Amino acid sequence: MSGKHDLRVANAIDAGEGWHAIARGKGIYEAGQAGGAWRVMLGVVRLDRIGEEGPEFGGLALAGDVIGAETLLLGSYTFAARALTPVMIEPWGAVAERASPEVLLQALTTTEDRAADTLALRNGSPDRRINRLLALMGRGLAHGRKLVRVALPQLRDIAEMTGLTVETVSRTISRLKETGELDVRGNSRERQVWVTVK
Amino acid sequence: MSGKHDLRVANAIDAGEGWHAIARGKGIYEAGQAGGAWRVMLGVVRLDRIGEEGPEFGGLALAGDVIGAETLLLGSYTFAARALTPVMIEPWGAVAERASPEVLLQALTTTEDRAADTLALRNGSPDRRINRLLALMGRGLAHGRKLVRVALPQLRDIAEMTGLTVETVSRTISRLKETGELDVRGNSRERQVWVTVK
DNA sequence: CGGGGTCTTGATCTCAATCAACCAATGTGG
DNA sequence: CCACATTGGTTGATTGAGATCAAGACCCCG
Repeated sequence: MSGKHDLRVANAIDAGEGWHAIARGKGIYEAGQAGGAWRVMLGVVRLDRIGEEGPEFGGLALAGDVIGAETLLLGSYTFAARALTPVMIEPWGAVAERASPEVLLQALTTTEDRAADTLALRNGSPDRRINRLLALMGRGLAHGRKLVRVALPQLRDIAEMTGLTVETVSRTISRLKETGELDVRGNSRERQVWVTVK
Repeated sequence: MSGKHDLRVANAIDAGEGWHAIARGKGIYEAGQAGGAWRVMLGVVRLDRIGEEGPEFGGLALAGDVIGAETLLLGSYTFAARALTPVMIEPWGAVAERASPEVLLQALTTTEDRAADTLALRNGSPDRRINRLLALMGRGLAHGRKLVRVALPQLRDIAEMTGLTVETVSRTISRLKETGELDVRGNSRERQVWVTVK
């Protein structure tokens, strides 16, 4: 089934039915590349735009969000996409009915909302920023309301999203871990955090 | 003509043909309010979302951008909108043809792009942030490429958008003015800056 | 007039950036 | 399989840029 799609997606592992799994830290597509739109089914995707001095953080996409919609208009991506956690995506927008006004309006609305969420990650103390990021990532996973295990992104990514340095992020997480505010598990390569979602 | 529209817009001055002029600093609509979508024809609009502790900055809209599109789906606004500079808006999306997939995709694409622009306002030194903000505001006005006169928002607004304090913004602008990097004109109530757009 | 809002400027302080090591885990090549 | 480089994370010491606190100027409006 998946063979029907033009798979320009790097690092993707075909999981049948057109789904693709991308490992934490791997790129999904690059800016300027030709390709189509995707819906994020699981995990968190980081979007980067080419700024004056190299790529700069330009947005986040959570489970349920659509990425690469600009290709339906332009044919190629304006952002680069990377998986911050293990990610699953499926093609989107290929089917004509999906490009209905209602669906597009829905995508537009969640995009605006997500943009505000992302902006809020750069407000307040390091504690607040990191807690908000984790809460946000948790929302993308929680189907019911409860306790969710969130894969911790690389410190470098957390730093760039929150507008802090890696050192500050490291120190903050260490402190939150000590005070019991955060329950971090796993070895340094693959860490997870328990987050309460409301 | 404009009487046909349901005018829930506060502080709006009917300018004929459904256009509305809003003065610098005035609110356009509030979150939760019923209403429709608008296209910004002139000026810069600040969008705010209700956060955990009061309203927080959630995005920017420049000339050409669509605001309040969520109402086409939800019926009411999720953001509040305020004019940072003198603004003109016209109703959008009421006409069925305007909700075509192409137009919605266009709106979606520019929204994502604008979100990245807004995010970038919180990167780098105060100088860089303020210069980027002014450049961004200039882009919304420049039809050809040239020198553009931009109305300076209130310091409080600049501060909240860039993630700085009013004092830092005041000092930074004063310094840029001294070094000749910025040409600020007008009295304190209504100041303008000359910005080069590329 | 008085009062509230915006802007400006000064003095001080604090917290995150910076600079610098170091460690652990992983990967690489002979 | 071992030496070595690389990458990601941690921790410490120091510093400085921007936050904070405070006061005054200015303007507009009632």
